[in-house]
Amino acid sequence: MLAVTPADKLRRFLEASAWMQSLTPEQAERVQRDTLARSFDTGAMVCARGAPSAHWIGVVEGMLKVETVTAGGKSASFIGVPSGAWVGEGSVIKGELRPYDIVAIRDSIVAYMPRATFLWLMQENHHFSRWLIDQLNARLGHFIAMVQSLRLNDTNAQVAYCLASLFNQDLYPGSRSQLAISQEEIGRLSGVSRQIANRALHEMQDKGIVRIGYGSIEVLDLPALQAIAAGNNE
DNA sequence: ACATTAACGATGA
DNA sequence: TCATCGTTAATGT
Repeated sequence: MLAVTPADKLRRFLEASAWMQSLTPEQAERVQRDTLARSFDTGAMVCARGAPSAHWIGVVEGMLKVETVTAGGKSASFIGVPSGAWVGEGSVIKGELRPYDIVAIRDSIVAYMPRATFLWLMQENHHFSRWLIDQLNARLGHFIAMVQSLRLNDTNAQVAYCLASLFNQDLYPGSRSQLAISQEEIGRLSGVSRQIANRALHEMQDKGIVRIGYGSIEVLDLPALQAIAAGNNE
């Protein structure tokens, strides 16, 4: 049996991306030709704040997060990006320097589509443009809901929202019910300590909403998770 | 009150 | 062996 090479994984990842379906054969071929893949170990910097936004970033395998680190060494995580998802299109469109760090939180394979290819697609294919609008719209909804969760002043809601968003089918179609992510990272992404994330996860497990694994979490009842995240709990 | 950091041992891969 | 987990204690706001 032949080993699955990173190039195979990249090709399959691209083929599975929803917007690829509406490309012409020529456009699809250029995307396959221009897009490159790189591997990263857990904790590695995928692209650093302040760098030119030269590529659109896809998560072929593993998981990334978007964060900033202050001069004092404190970090704030903003969003987790599971496999199958794309990220960073906003900065590519604006042509700005990267406003945030993107870091691998599991061993990951990352796809890089050159900015020129991305802008060409955006200009040439209105299905692609429409997909981008939907993507940006979904992210906007995500962050508004995140603010709502923060305003509730309920750490269980924050953890529930963080988890629910990672399993959000609008944002990340094709994601599974089980995700390889440590409680440490769930805490960081939720904006709470690992201990509080641990407690929240166990409370949800007791209610049959999630199943806790070693370095992983499985969602059994997504609607219940969303209810807690929205404060429609108790 | 309730969250955070620090610390510890236990345990899974 | 190392990452991850479960828990407790001290500290901070």
